[in-house]
Amino acid sequence: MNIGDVSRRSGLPAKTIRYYEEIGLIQPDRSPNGYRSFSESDLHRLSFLGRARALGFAIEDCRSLLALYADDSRESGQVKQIAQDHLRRIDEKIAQLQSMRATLAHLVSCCAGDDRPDCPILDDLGAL
Amino acid sequence: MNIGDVSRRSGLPAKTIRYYEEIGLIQPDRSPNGYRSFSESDLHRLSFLGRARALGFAIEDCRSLLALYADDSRESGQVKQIAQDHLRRIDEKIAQLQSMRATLAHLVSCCAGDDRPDCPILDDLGAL
DNA sequence: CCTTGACCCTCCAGTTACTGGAAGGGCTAT
DNA sequence: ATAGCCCTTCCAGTAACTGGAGGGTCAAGG
Repeated sequence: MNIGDVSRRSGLPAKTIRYYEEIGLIQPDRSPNGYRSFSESDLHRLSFLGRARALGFAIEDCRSLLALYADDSRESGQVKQIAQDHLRRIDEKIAQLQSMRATLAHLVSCCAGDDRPDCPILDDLGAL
Repeated sequence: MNIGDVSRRSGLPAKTIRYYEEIGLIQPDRSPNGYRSFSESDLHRLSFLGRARALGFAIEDCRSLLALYADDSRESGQVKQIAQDHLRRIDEKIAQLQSMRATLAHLVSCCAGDDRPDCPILDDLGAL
């Protein structure tokens, strides 16, 4: 398979696939003409990466997860640990965004949003 | 005031303040010795920036907001527009994170997390 | 007068995970 | 042979800082 094929089948942009090779997440063969030649197993890794990234795992987490995936003697505890850490980071981020959202929504609701200059939003940001 | 003073009073790291100067968000004077010399008004702008950034506004939004803040003939509608756009982006991000969180939490709850290799998390990521 | 320590300066590189684009070669069909 | 798509590498840019090297400044103490 050429890169266009795995791109279509994995849903990942070709650019991203080249990038994943560059950082060592995949090692596709090369055809005599220099084109990357992907196996089904490469495609499988790419799909794995696509799913892990969609769940928000960082690239380095993905690297660890792929290694565990390939390791028959892994302990599921290690996988769960990575996932739980990630879950906690997601929860922190959600909490932070919700706090911003609350403040911002309040300010927006206080602002007339017309052609006059008075603006509680700016008043708040500029408060001493 | 030197940069250390405004850093303490604004809560922003000195590095960040230098960066804000570099991208034109502030223009502090210089003392004869080359040190940045900040006025109360510079400090005020920095506090404004700190608050806007804490609400998640992008730097370019902050630039627009500062300009509107300084403009006596602004229309509050412009400010509200920026804030509402930002609010929408926050909501999108929260929704995305919550969706990730739901999937991830489910997978985590299914994983024994012990010393055996069986792992529903990896099974899901590697599903064909 | 000298030193010490806390400041300050600039410049360069690194972070995250790609993305866009230039310049050029390969393949397939007409 | 030419058109049109595919592939290659390499370089630069994104957002918003952050860390560190290498070096000047200033006030206090000995």
